[in-house]
Amino acid sequence: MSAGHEAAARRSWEIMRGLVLDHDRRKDVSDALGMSFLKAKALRALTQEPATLRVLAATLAVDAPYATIIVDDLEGRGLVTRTVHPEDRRARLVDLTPDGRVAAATADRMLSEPPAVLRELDSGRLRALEALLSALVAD
Amino acid sequence: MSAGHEAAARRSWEIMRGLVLDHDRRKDVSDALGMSFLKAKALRALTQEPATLRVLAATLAVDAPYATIIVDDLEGRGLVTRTVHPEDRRARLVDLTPDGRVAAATADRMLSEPPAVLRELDSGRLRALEALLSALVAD
DNA sequence: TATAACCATTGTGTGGCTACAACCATTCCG
DNA sequence: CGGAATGGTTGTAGCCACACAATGGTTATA
Repeated sequence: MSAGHEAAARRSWEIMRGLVLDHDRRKDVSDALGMSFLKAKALRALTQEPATLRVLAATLAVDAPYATIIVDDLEGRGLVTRTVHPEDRRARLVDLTPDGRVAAATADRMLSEPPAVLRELDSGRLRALEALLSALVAD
Repeated sequence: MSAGHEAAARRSWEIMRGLVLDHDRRKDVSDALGMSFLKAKALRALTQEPATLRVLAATLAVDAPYATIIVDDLEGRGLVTRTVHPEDRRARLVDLTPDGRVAAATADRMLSEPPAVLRELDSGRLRALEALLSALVAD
């Protein structure tokens, strides 16, 4: 690997990192939903299917007590339901309420909104960029 | 702007965001330096030139009391000096010590390290990616 | 059946960060 | 010159996230 290759990788990384961190919407999501980003993340984690507290804790990379606190809060806001798991009375099943689903969608929408510079890039370049990035993560 | 264009922008953003957030070294920097990322960020902010506490607070986007706490800690670790500003006795000038400069360089090195997928991209694609990203931020 | 493991809950403690109040010394400006 | 503004410091309060301990009920297993 040549020095030029290394420099290009670093430069590319620097730009990407700068873009993403300068356009970090996590605080906006927190403000919009009125909750910590982790709680918003919990809602988003539940959009596909309900989860037990243990699974949710693992998904959020938090310990069980904290998962309980998070779900306590979300339940209190009417965004999730917490029921006894049908197959294991020790477990709880956490599922989104309709309001919770709306909140999760809001967060998703905000997080998926690309910065203007991307949207303003000309079509040829954007397509090329998308292809290169897709190849990058396909490996 | 066509639907395809919007989708390409979103997809590109999603990939970039995923890459950067999955390769987030901030915790590693904190662990390596034994301090919060904000403190490491303060050190890095001082590499170009000394700053007053007010400027440092603005750079870090924290309020004055918290900037004081940050600098207190860094000073206590021997990583910065805090002197009365030569032109305004109300102000303090915060500068890196040699140790502080080493710590800042460590953080910079860690943060600038691109992920393997970037380094492993073939030269042609990497060069193209770098050019597209550079054009993106040149606008 | 007894023991171990699992799941969730309750509780304590800590560091990081944010917001804000109050104060003192210094500088600016009318 | 006096009042206002500025820069930094000290202090309080609260939320967030993380770590860990302990508990009780349930399930699995030897």
